[in-house]
Amino acid sequence: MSRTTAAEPLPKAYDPTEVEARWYPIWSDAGVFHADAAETLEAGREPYVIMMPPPNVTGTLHNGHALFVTLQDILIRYYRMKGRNALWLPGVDHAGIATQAVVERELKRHEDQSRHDLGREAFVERVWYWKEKNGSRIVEQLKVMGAAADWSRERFTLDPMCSRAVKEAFVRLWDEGLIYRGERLVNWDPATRTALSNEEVEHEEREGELWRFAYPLAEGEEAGGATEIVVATTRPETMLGDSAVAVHPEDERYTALLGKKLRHPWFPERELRVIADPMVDREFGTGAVKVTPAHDPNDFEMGKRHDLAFINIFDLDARVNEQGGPFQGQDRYEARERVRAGIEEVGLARGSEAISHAVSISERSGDAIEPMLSRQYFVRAAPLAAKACAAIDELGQTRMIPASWKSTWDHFMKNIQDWCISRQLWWGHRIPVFYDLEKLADAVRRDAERKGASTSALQALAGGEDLRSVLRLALDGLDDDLVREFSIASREELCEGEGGERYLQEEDVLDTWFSAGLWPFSTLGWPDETDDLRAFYPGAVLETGFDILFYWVARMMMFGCHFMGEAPFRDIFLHAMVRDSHGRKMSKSLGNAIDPLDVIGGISLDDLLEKTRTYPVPEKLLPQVLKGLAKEYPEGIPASGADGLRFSLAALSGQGRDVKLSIPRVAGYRAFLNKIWNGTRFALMGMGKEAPPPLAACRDRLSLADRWILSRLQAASERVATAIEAYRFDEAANGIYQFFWSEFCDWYIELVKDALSPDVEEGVRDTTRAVLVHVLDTSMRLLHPICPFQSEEIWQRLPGREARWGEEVPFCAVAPFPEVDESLRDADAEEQFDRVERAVTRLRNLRQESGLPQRQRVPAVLLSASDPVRQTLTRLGGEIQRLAQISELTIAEPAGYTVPTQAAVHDEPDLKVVLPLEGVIDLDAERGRVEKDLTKARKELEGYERKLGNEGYVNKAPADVVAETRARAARCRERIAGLESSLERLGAA
RNA sequence: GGGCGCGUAGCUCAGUUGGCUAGAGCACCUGCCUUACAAGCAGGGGGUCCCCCGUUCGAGUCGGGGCGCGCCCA
Repeated sequence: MSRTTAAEPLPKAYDPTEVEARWYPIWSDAGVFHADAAETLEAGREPYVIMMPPPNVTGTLHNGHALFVTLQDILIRYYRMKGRNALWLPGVDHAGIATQAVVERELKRHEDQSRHDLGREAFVERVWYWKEKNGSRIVEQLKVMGAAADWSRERFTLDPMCSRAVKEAFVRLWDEGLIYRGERLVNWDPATRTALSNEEVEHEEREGELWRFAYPLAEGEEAGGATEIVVATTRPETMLGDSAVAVHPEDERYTALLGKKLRHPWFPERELRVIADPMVDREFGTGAVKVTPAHDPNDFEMGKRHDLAFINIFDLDARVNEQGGPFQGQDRYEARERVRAGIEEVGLARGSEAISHAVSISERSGDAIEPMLSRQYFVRAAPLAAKACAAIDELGQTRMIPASWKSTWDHFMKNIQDWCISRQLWWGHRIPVFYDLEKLADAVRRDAERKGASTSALQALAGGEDLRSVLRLALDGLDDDLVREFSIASREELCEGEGGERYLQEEDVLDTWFSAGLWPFSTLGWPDETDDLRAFYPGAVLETGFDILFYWVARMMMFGCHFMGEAPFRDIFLHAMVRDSHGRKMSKSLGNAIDPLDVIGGISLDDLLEKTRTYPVPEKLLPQVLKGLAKEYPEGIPASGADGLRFSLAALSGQGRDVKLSIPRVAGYRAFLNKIWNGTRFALMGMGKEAPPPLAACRDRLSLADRWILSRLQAASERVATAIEAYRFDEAANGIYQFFWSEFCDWYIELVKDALSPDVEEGVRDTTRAVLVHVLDTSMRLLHPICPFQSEEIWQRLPGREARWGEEVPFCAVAPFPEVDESLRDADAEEQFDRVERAVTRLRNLRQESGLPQRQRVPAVLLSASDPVRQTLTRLGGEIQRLAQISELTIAEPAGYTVPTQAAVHDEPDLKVVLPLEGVIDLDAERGRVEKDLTKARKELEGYERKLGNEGYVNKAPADVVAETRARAARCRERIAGLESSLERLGAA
């Protein structure tokens, strides 16, 4: 049996490795993570559902995953303990471009083949094979983190269940006219040869050159002496596709040139005009801008406004095509240099300057995006976005946390552009549009008629070419409405079976985020009305990083509202980004990416350096990066265990900020877990193996310390629960930290050391044991959502577990989360205990300030005019003596006691702490100490008196605030009087 | 250019609707191997709450301006 029992003694130091490996399979086999729809549908248990953001199938665990796993697991475990029917549905995303790129790279490296060499079918098979082989790695890693997910429901965005939902959604949107095919300027990634959505494009500030050249006026044109117009550009090669030069309509410098024709140095036959457009920035460059409608989003708009020619000058690899005349075949960077040289040769160059400008970069390949005219499938996003916004603003179905993201969200959603969903890839959901070859010819003919000219498609048709070739030409050239006439969106595979000859399916696949957008319900069986769907939609919270707010969250909101008629989750909780200890984004190419598994298991410096060498760090930076690592982690990284990493991430996850993962801090939290272990160890050693009586049986014999710690425990329980429900994970972690370490270990355990000894009266011993076990049992349940492994391990070892919980509660993981027991709150005990704590702390303070050796026991006197205070101090006199190393403790009224000259004294309201130090005390030092205190106290009093002397304050501030200040001032005066009498006693220096 | 956010101890950050002498962890200094824990215990020092102006009896907190930094969008 690998289950632990109370009978085994605890090892001296906590070893997470063994414990963490042991519990996961036990929970999993016992079905702890499994959610049953019937529990909700039949037994009425309220569900609590989180859809796990599916990690990329290509991915390995990184710190972003570590954070989301931690936070979501905390929520799931917490609400499960709270009695909710908790479902955490895990899954993996097929990640179109990323996965295809990985497999293509491997293919190239190992077999020197491209995907085209293999062909579509064989290639896709390869990717599936790769997925089966590597895809489960991240799942294993999530389990190492402790993720309490329902693996029986694990989904993959390409599995049949999700595919079915994708087809259904596509066909519905198509029928509703919300999906269309059209020619637009798209973000073309030449490296991966596919279109990208706006969200997949990053902007990067780069140093570049703003280069000027002139377009001469065409022959016969004249404009008040001007013979040319000078434009400025960072991309000279695009001049091959220029069809105008634009100036601001009110720019007087160019008024004379408006409407004039210009001469293109290589294409004199093209008509190039000077146009006026208010979009032109007069301050930028020369104030005149070249217009390339087919290769720039702004120019595209201008082209439409002014009816300019759209001249596409690139092929799909971003090489200059036949429109580029003499530059045909050159890639864009080569063309840039050649065009520049050419312009210089013909004497049109007009100088240049350095400039910093934004370059659009493909997030997928890192290559510069080329805006290109192309025919793609789009989703009309505006109507969907309106529904998503209404769900938040009008229906209140969903709220956003932190709320500050709402304004960013609104801005995005109100300005949303149509969403390009087709990708020129093979790995993904193939677009379920089928082209009907029987209807093709008719459309081709009507298109030619409409255009009043022969078209290439028509010629191919007339020439008797294969219909498939005609289709290709038709898709490229026909008006969109005519293409739609022979397009069918279908849930069925029309190409299979009888229709095989008649239909051809669209080649492109869908954007990965299309299927991801359906995730909250495609995973539950939609479009069928399954039990799962009825029980588990909508979810409780979508927890993810703000970096995919628009990629993913927005899409789920749009699709959820549209297809399900209800937003897919009640809360959107956006966590911070994990960064390194310096606040830099963790990235392999920066060499600062720390693998969470190396934090959990630890890693030596050598291994860490070795691993970093395999990262794509630029050659030049590598030595510096390695040196930095050696400096930051001279001893490598100590093993934190999954619990240690989880606790750290929770504690560091303040809202709306970066999570700076600093290894020394992780070590600090790891120390806390060791503290928990040792606190428990002490308690278990002291109490024996027998089950203590239940707390309820000891209620009338609780000591002050017992009452105090039980009261504090209620405060901690409330604090932790409130924090988790408000997504304040840092607050939850701190709540436990403070309670267990500063209250339970530092005070309670120290106080009860005597009460556990065998010679103590049995009733007292039993009561103490009952309280200890109750506190440990409760704190482990408080800790469980954050540190599931260690809490389970300790909880299982507590004596009397079966008697307390019975067989229905075999795990801490399914035990109820602690509810606050109001009857255990005890303000009186807290107040009394506060005095004891103060007395001990003051005594210790006086001892050390007076230079007494740590272990030397000395007599002490505690004076108070208050009867209850003296009673409390007397009751705990033995404990005070032990904690403050006092040989003989006298508790008396101040009136009857004369403080000896040679004594250290501390004064505070209703407590005077006296340490007689004849022969030991350094009178000068003591005087110095008292004087320092006196100065401080006088300054404080001054503050109060200034306030109270202010009429406005006394009249306008709330009465209780004023009264409080008066009381403080009075106490302060008392203290000053005490200090002054001390000084007097010690004699002037 | 537009938007959002941040600036509190050496470091990382808490700080509710304005109202205890502004807190915590780490780091630092001093003393302790006190029988659970040296991954520990006890004690201590450390702040112009970025700057200026305003509102208020009262501002770390609210408003305006400035400086510095970060992110998103164009």
